[in-house]
Amino acid sequence: MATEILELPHPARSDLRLTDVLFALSDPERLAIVRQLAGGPLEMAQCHLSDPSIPKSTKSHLMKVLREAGIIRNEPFGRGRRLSLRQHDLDARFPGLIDSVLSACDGDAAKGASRAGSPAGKP
Amino acid sequence: MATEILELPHPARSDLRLTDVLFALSDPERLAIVRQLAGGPLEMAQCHLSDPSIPKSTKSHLMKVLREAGIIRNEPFGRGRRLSLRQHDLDARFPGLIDSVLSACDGDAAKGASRAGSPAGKP
DNA sequence: AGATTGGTTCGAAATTATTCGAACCATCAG
DNA sequence: CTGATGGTTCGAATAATTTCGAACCAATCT
Repeated sequence: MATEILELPHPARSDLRLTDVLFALSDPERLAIVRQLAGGPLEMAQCHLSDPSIPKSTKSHLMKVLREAGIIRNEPFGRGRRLSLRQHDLDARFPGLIDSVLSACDGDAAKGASRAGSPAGKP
Repeated sequence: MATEILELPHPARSDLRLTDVLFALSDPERLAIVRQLAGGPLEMAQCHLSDPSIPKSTKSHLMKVLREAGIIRNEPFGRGRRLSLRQHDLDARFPGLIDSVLSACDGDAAKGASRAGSPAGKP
């Protein structure tokens, strides 16, 4: 048994590329994932997409792009996987970038502002 | 005569979308343009691409993507055009974002820090 | 006017990204 | 072991971007 190859490849901090990071963040769905992860690690199953009917292969691909850009970490966790933001690596490599992205209000302000969870932002 | 419509459309500050901005910045060539413009407005002819043999239609298209994302302004100037970074608009809409992108050192940082040490990956 | 310089726009071709089903693998519950 | 749950990977279809030449336009010479 010992088929322990379940760890997927993650770029080293020094290999992170600004353009790849920006590209990965430039998709609304991926950005939404990153926002969820900003609150702390999450099991993949608890990380929801905007449209719940999106197939898991697509979800997996979104995570792959984020992982390969070095934005998130994806590690085995029990029966599933745990996702986490690579905040520390990103901050070290691109200071202030993630913070500014996370604190930026998104484009479509056309929805009800029923959001209350502002993390350490400004009042 | 009187065809003075040479002004191209620019999105209003309030229409800027984070994902579009990130996308526009996610291309190395476009990012290099933005870096040049960070030093102040430039005439298009003085704004050089990494490869000087790139045709002008391509250059124009790169500028279009940046302009439509709201990152640069492109206005008639004498016989040519003047490009400028929309710093103020970007700062107002996405505080800190442009600064962090501009101050981030770019891609292949694989040099310099000679310590071939362990990648930031997880043990 | 005509020629020159500087730039946009329009297609079309090539490249790259996204989407999704099917097949596959690992872990946990019975 | 069997089945169920959770996720990755592969391949093919689709969609979006990029690239470039050609046509076109505006302003500046001579």
